[in-house]
Order: sequence, then structure tokens, then C-alpha cells
Amino acid sequence: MTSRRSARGTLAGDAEEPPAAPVPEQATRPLRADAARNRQRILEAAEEVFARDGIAVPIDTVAERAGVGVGTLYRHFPTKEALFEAVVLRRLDELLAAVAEPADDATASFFAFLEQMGEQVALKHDLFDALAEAGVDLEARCAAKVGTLKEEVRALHGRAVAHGGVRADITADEVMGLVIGACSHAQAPGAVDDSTRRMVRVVCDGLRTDR
Amino acid sequence: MTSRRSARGTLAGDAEEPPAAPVPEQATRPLRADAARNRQRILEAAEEVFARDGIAVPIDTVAERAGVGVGTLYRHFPTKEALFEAVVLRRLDELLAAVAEPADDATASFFAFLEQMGEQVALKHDLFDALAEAGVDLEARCAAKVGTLKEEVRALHGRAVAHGGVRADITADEVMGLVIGACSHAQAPGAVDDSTRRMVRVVCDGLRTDR
DNA sequence: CACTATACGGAACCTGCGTTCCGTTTGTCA
DNA sequence: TGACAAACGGAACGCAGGTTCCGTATAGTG
Repeated sequence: MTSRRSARGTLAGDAEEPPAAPVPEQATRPLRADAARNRQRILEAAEEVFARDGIAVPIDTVAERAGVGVGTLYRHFPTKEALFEAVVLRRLDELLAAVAEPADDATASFFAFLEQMGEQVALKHDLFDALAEAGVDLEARCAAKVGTLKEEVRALHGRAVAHGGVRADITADEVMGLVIGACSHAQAPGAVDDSTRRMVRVVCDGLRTDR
Repeated sequence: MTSRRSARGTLAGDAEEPPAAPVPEQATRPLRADAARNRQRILEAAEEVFARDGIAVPIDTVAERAGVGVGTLYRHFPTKEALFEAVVLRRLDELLAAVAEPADDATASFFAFLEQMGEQVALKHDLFDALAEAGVDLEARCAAKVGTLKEEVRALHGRAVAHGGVRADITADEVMGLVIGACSHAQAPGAVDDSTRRMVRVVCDGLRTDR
């Protein structure tokens, strides 16, 4: 969290994904019943704890919340960052799913998506905050997914601009930055408050050409 | 940095300021020549390093940058937080000075100030970021100054709203959050880039009633 | 029910960082 | 220039948190 490394350590690069399937929950070996249960618990606990306290929270807290020992946690996720990545990945998927929703009005769907993004970010605020800041460097898989997200935003933005409802003098990255920035100040993590909604609305209004 | 405490520890509350003068550089005793020089160097180094790497940077880095030993650093500032506070305090003063500038059009002066704030935040981004996030809790003196800043924003905003140029359905806190959020994603720390400026502009436009 | 691979828990270890301590250096004043 | 308080530097300390290790428990199987 302090310094930046160029993502990717000595381990698997991105040339790893092609061969195997998306690897939903298990793949190599069946995984014993209790192990599967614990893995799930850990993921849930991590999601909760990271969202509330940010990535700086000690790993013991996650383990405790999940009701397992640290050893168990490390058996499932080789590193704190790996756990974080797993959690973020899930959330990114949710967000990307939202983008897939149909909409005929380009401008409207652009703003709708921004609001979606706002909700997500505000809800799990520290988590996404960390994601968005350059502070954390996500390993290959996460970075790739973030790239996809950016692509989507770019596309939506492009269409909305073409449609004439959104100003063109701003990049997709900047749009993301604005929304994320607005939400990173959300108060109560765990609930999207009116304040956050208002802030996102201001950003959206600032992006409009009409009004 | 991880959790939150209610500001103010066992030490001096705010009931400390009234008696003494603003305490510009020295007060109790003349301070030896080299000591004064070092103190200055440390402050400058800290400002630079904190701005670039954020408050998480190890204190040794500051000491090294300043060309002094850690011992010396601690002689001048009893604690890392105290050093941070000293640095932030200075910057807050600059910002508050900007607010004092005259302007006849309430709306214009409101936006002018937001831009000022944007510059400051973007320039020293991690620093202000840390300040704005609830993550760091500033001790009494800082908190007080931040309070003053909020008051100013509130006043400017109120006047601008009365003047009819700015929407009323948003609080001063939220306005600050928006600007800070927008700037916390600034790229190169040390230089305000066009990107940041564009983002602040979007926020300002979103706050306008006219357009 | 016995046997074994798998998984568990948490003490122990290691590193990084804030802070303290103390022997040495240096500015200042007579 | 000599004496001494003030200031310096950096090794050493303590703690916090990530990671490893290993003895113990248990699901799954014949």
C-alpha cells in the first residue's frame, strides 16, 4: 500500500488464463466438504471486513470474523493480496454485469451505469477506493478486469457523446475518477446514503450538455 | 491510520491557543542556529515526501531526505503525527488565505475558491487525501483549522446560493468531498494536470444552476 | 471401524516501522 | 580558546502484522 510495484510478481502472468475454464469455484480436486465451507466463509468475511475497514485491516480480523485460524485462511489464499483480489474480482463482475443491461437511450444508459457504479463504490467504499487509487496494484487478473471495465465505460461514454447528451471534453478515465472520488467520501459503509447519491447526481449533471 | 479515534488524546485540547501568540517559528527559547536550520529542512522534506508518497511513508525517508538522523527529527517533532500536523497546518493556512481574497460576484468567488482548493489538493494529493478521508484523525489544532475551512466553504456556498448561481440541494461538506474526490485521482503529484482541472470543472458545472 | 490424505489452528518467526537512548559533536558565550 | 548546554546521529527496542510450520483433528473410503 505504500509503494508501487509493476503488477505481477514472480508468479503466473496473464498467459495463464487461456488454457483453463473460468474456474468458478473448484477445478483441480473436489475439495473436502469442510474446506469448501470454510473457503466460502472466509470470502464472505473478507468482503465484509475489507468493505468496512479497508484493505489495511489485519488479516487476523478476517480470520476471526470467519471463525477460522489464520493457518486455514492461508491454506486457501496464499497471500493477503490474493484474498483481496478474489474479493474485488467478484465485485467487478457484478459491476460488469450491470453494464450489460439493455437500454435504448445512450445518454440515459450512460448515467444509469454511473449510478450503478456509484452504488457499488459507496457500498464497499474502502474496497473500491483502494482499487481506484493507484495505491494498490492489482495482479494480472484484476488489472485485466479493470481494463474491461474501463473499456465499457469508454464505450458507453462514446455512445452518449454521439447521442449528444454528454460533453465530449472529458475522458472515460476521468469520468470514473469523478464518480469514484465522489463516493469515496461516503459516510456509513454498508448503506448508500442520500449524500452520496446527491454527489453522484452533481457529477452527472456536470457531464450533461443539456440540463 | 487504520481505525478512528475521537481526535485529541491526553494532551493539550484547544483551550491552549488563546494565551500565546500564533507561535510563528520560535517562542520559548531562541533555538540554536543549526537546530533552526534543521527544523526547516525537516519541514520541507516532510512536505515533499508526504505529498508524494502519502502519510504511510516511513519516517526514515523524511529524515534521509532532510539529511538528518531520526533522532534529530524526533527532537523537533515528538511524533510522526505531529510532523504531519505541522505540514498540513501550513497548507491549510495557504488555503484559508485564498478564501480571504476579495470578489464581488458571490457565485464567481465560490467557484474560484473551489478551483483554488482543487489546485492545492491535486498538488499535494496524498496529503490532502489523507486529510479529507476520515482515516486520519487530526489532533485538536488541525481539526480546528479544518473546521474553519468548512465554515468558509459554507459561507461562500451560502452566498453563492443566495446570489442564485449555485444549486442549493447540496451541503458544503459534500461540495468539499466532490472537489477533493475529483482531485485525489490526480496523476503526477507535484504538478496540476489538465485532467484534474477538467474534473474540477465538471464538478463546478454540476453545481451551477445556470449554464 | 480403522486408516490416511486433507484440513485445521494458532504459536512462532520475520520484517518493517515508530520511538527511545545515549555517546559524540558543535554552536555559543565568556 | 575553553567549557557547557544544546543538538546530532543512528543503533537498539518494542510492537504490529504478514507468513510459515507443525502437531492435531477429521472427512472420506474400504
